[in-house]
Amino acid sequence: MNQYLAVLKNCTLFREVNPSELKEILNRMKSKIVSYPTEAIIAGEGENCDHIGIILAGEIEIQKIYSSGKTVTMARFQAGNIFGEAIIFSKQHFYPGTVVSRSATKILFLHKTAVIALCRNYPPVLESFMKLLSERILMLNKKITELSLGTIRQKICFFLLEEYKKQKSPLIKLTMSKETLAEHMGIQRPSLSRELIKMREEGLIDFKKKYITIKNLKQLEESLLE
Amino acid sequence: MNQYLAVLKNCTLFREVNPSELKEILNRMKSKIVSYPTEAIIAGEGENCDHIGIILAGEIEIQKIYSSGKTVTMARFQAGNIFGEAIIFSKQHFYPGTVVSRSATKILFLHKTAVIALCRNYPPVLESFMKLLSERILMLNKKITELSLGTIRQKICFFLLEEYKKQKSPLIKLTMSKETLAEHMGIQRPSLSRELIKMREEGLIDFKKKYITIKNLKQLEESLLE
DNA sequence: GTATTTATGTAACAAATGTTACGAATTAAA
DNA sequence: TTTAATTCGTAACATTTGTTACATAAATAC
Repeated sequence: MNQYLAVLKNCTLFREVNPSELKEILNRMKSKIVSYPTEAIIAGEGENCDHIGIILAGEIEIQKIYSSGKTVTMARFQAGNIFGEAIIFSKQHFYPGTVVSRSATKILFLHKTAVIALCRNYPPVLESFMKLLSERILMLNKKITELSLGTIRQKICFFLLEEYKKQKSPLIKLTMSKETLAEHMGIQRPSLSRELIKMREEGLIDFKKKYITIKNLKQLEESLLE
Repeated sequence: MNQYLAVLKNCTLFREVNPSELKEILNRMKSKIVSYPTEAIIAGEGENCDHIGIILAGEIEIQKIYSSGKTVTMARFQAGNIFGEAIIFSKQHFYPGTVVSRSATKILFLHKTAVIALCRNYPPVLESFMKLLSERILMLNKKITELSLGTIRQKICFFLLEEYKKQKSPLIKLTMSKETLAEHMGIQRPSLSRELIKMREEGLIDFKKKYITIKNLKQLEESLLE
């Protein structure tokens, strides 16, 4: 077990734990380490999930496999990553996809009861676990906000207002090409260009080279909320 | 404090706690109860959040207030609900919006440290807290999946495939009007009609009254993944 | 059964966005 | 400075979805 100290030390769950305490934890906690060859099925979609997995070596994916044969990768994890942490405490705790090893893999499995014991006995672990889940929620909230933007104009307004807050100025400096910006917004570059020009013609913004100037902040907000 | 026993008993955090234990918890935990009149600002956007709030009475909203004066309600909470639970453990723990009372309100505030102590001493509370966060993550994941569907056809395919799984039959019985279904999908009813007819003409489905028959499951999946 | 109300299909048109192609402008390299 | 490469604006056309209006079908009420 000590051979994985370095990986576990970097695992988000144990990051706030001091080295001697980590050793103690490793000695006390009830876990099992399983090795998988490449392309092994670690767990099937719909199977009960009552352990978290910490990847000690290798790489895995959670895949959605359709009856048509198509496979979509939902998530990918490597050494030091945890999977299953949001599932074990949920009401219906089943895997949302098939867990597959992409290379020779070693996984440390911790049963839910062991996780609970760990959290109770080691407050840094409890906090880290809560933080892991909380940061995930905040990240998902952000993504939903972005995905909820309907029109190209709304996406541009959202972007500009966020940058205005970040850069603390109506003069926004772009750190990427318009093509890349369009990609991040999930739209086509010529469409982005078209809408930017329209907004300039309407007097909301001006732009030149790597800069966009906000000329009508209020109208940007109103367009965002439409 | 005992006067709020009924509300707290129904609070998701204490639902798995037995009555005598709940009394003990209430006596031991360090908390403060604050009363607010209607339309009072409980916390401002960007303010530090290091307490969770449990609503004992009344109703609050988290609002996004724009400089243009417009207000968007992000979330609403009533007696028994908890707010801030995903924030206190996050890296940057500030309120994402302004917390406002919509009526005369009493809130029980629990500092992060008290929450940690509670979780350590009462495993049912720990589990409930984890479950709260976990269920939220699963719900947000689901919402992202739905919001990621681009075209009307993809939305229909997704819906039909989910119902196929639920109803275990290619004969899908609709439990709502097509107008309501369109609303849930975030599209217009005539547009839904149009696409359903197109899909029928292409041989993917058939429909009559309250039933849709899946005729080409494989093609539905392929359309979903485009 | 009849009358009324609601749901649905459908057509026509409008609006928004994607796609393709190419020239102009800008940036990078020699 | 010149040349090459990349980025961007723009036009034309295609596709998708929204919107409006109205007729028909289905469901509900009496």
